[in-house]
Amino acid sequence: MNNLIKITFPDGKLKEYPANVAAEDVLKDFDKGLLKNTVAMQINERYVDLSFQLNADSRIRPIAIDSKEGLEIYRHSVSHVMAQAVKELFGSDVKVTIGPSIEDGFYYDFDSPRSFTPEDLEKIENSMLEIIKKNKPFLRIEMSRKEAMELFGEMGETYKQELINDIPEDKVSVYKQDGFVDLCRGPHLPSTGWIKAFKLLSIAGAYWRGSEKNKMLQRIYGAAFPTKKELDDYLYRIEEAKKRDHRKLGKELDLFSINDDIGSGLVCWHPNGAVIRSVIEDFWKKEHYRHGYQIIYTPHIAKVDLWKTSGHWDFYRENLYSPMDIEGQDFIVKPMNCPFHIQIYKSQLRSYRDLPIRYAELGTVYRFERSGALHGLMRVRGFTQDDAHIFCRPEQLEDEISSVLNFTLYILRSFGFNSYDIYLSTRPEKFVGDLLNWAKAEDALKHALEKTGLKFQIDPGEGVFYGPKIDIKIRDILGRAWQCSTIQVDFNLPQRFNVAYRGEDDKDHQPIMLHRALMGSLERFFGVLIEHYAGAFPLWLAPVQVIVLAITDKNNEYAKEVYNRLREEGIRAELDIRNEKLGLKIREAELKKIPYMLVIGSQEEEKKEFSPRGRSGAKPMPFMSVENFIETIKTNNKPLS
RNA sequence: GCUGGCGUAGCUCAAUGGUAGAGCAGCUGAUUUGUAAUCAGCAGGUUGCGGGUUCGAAUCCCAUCGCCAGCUCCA
Repeated sequence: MNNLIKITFPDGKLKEYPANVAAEDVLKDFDKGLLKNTVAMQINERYVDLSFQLNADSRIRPIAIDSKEGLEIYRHSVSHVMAQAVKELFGSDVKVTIGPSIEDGFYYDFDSPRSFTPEDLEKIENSMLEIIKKNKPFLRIEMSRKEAMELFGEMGETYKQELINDIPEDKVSVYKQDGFVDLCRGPHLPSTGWIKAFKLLSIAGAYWRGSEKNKMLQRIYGAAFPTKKELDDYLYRIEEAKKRDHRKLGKELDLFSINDDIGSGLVCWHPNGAVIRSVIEDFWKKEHYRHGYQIIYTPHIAKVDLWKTSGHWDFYRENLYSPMDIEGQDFIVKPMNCPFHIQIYKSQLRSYRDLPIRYAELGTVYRFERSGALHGLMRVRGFTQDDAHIFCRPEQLEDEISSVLNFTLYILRSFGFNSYDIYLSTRPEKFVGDLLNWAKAEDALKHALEKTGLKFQIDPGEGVFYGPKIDIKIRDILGRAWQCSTIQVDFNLPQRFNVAYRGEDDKDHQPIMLHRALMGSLERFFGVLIEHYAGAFPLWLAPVQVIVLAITDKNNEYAKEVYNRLREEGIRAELDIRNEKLGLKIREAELKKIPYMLVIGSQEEEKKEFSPRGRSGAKPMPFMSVENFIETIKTNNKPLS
């Protein structure tokens, strides 16, 4: 290490210190007033990093602690403090690896012979609080790779040595606080005292460098915010979010189940869930006919050879269920619908005049997912895709993509989804098809996205080997993003199945094929819907739309009359004439999240009018007749866009 | 699949080596009720499944299945 280090202060003053300077000595020369609400920025020279670090032109750029950049620095600094606490508590046989900031917090991965326990988290937290109390500065020290190698070698930090190996520059930076040294690019907070609110949340396994071929490390997750209030708000949000978990609500509202005796990842839709599904399917069918699709049905199993032709047998064998022998021939349950749609296309000679051809199917597919990947309705082994394949001529591609995209957004909005993450994935390293077509297809996808005016990200190289795609992800209540809609261009299958159309020139040409799913899988979409509405579905989706509650059995007859009238009009009504108190009936209807309750007592029976009670939170409605109420329901009983 | 945690009545949860218990739901009866829980009684369990240790196991150990969190994967 060098003998002298330079520290630059926010006001531009530069001061030299011995390399082993005590933190307190630096702090004495340091005007804290200047640092209020600001944190450090990247440095590229040999300076110790306090609150500010210099950029190339040696000018200071203040960053607010609550900005995105500031929060990253803040959370990353908390992770260093945690690493220090863990090293101090659990000794030198714990090796540190990496500890980045993440949304709402941070994590740090350790290689430790002993498994951390929830009790350890408490100990670590307490230890961190002490480090924070000491308010030690984070010091940036730059050194050569060789020096760093030696330094971390002495400490036995082999993972850090591995990281240093991968750094191309000659110089590396390390950060030091309170005797704890870590290889780090920075930047960091001025000192540990800046940390005001954090909480360690959980311990989980994570592979070194994200590869399952590597050793599994122990990851500690934590949340960190600049103020205690923000942290408390966050923890409260998490608790509230858990209440709308679709697995919990699915049981409470009797929507679906996944049963051990049937098998993991296989969903049974109970009557309440099935109502919602059938409303969705009816809507889906109607809209597809309206948008120029033809609806088809295809089998659930097919000969293995079909999947050999399609390439799935070779590429995705691990995700396919084992073949079954039928009269000496191997069949498998279908993982996709595409080959069937292609066979229907190929059942006739197609003219360029026939294109585009759009086949849609609610196709149930089965894919083997590793047990650890399963998650309620979000990740299952058997699911129904709202699938469609569009065969078109190259010059039709852009229009088709554009209309599919608009169709997708229309459908999502109908269900009340107005914010999602959109990705455009482009050509990967390994691909089929020619470069020109890829470029055209990528452009077509991009233009379609630009026309919508929505924000999207480009994921370079993340396309599938057979073509570029647009993915739309919806976030669940705990912030996990789930891919629902997808629009994919496919250059592979038309070639493998020798799909063609007869052109104007009387020669065969290969059509471009588009795969698309608007909701993705009905199961996943349902899961996201449950969480989105916390089980309080909009009227058009609610399993039970109206419940008629009789106050005493004197009112039963009239209540039945009202109920029958509603059923006649196709309204999903229920009747509660149990010998129970009104309060109980209302409570139970509320728990079932039924949109409307009609309380029928002598008063209502006499006037033939009632005041419908909405779900909690809804404003009370004026007195009205049955016919007026039916009218109101019918007006509101429709998709949201 | 991997790391860790968990598995007790239909549901939510008690019981930490010494006779498995509560609330809700269910059933029976009483109650005729006005906007989020009427009262009483009854019934409900080879403690996920299989081994082992022990005089004795829900509890400790092994194996297995499942669930949860994260990682990996997700055409």
